[in-house]
Amino acid sequence: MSQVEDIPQPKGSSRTSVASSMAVPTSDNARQRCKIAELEEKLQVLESGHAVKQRETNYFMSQGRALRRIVALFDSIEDMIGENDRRCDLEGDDDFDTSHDRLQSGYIILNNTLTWFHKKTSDMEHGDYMHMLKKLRHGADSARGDDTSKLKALVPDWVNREWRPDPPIDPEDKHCRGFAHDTCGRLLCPTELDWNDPIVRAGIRDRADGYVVTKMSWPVFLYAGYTADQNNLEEGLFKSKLLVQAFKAIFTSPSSAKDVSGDGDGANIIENHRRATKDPLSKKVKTHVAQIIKMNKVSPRSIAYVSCQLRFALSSVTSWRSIDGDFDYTQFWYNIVDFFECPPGRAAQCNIDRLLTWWTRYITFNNFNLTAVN
DNA sequence: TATTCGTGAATCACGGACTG
DNA sequence: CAGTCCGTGATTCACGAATA
Repeated sequence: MSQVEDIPQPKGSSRTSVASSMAVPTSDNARQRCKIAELEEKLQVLESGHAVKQRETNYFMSQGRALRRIVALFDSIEDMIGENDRRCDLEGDDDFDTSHDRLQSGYIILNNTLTWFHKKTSDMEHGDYMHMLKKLRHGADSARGDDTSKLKALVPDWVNREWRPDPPIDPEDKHCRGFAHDTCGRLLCPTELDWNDPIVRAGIRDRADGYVVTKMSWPVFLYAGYTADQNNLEEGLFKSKLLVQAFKAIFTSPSSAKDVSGDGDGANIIENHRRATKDPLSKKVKTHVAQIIKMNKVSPRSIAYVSCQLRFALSSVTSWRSIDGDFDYTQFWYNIVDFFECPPGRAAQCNIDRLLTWWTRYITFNNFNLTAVN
């Protein structure tokens, strides 16, 4: 079982310390939810029988909903616990590579997200522990499914408004999407290839040598203005309007995604912020996902999650899986997380900070602001 | 060895309950 | 009223066991 007191920090890499994000100011709403959770636990001690089991089941499922979104889209809880246990057992100079660091960072974020996790799991019987993991996983997968189905209908709407493709993308059907559809293909196309070139289009569709689309290249839909500077591939990366719309649709409600009108342009950011904060007619809506899962920071992993969900929505794949043809979503998610968490040097770190600051300014919704964290 | 069958997990779509 | 959560049922898929 994992050790509560000392969560080892990642060693031997430049991965940004996630532990520094542990002390974050909580909203009133978040504090109230914590209090409710505490009271519920006390109730469980006083009561017994099926009702308690039922409530606990719902509690774990509800807690699990945050996991895929902000902890790890593909890594299992068991793997993260295993990595933490491994580090606790090892001493001295041990081998830590990027994938192990990523798992360990995930474990730390897991414990920041589910603050009860350490204590609860160390007291549990094996059967209850397995049951809890199962329910957490169930909650995690159902939230991911909800987000997938949400974007399945929303993304065609955004793309159809922006590009007015002929034929338009069917919000119900995914078979016509992916590289078969000109606009989806253009957005999914790796930046180093020119979708306007018919030879390139044919090559990608036939998966010919030199045109295989893998997780190794950043797709166009991630870039501001949907174009990349081949001499500076980081310019505009993770600043596309579609990405921000998807982020807002998932974390701050589908209606809030309509506010997005810019494309990485500074004036628009300010304009959006001004409108969001000063519009007296803006409706105060129900607590949204970011508040529910106590997410008060835009984190690299949430951006990676949205990037994967967005790519999936643009693709023709109908049910969730980690491989789409030659494209590996798991590695794609890893690449994005590593891009943010393992910047190669100080200059790269500064760029990441700037990028997250940009998200800070962009993701604003009524009286609730998401701030960026590194 | 190939096929069939049963089972459980994963996924999706849908609708009701609930909330602010 | 918009948005989220959650339960339910249908469907698909993978896998192992049984059978021809």
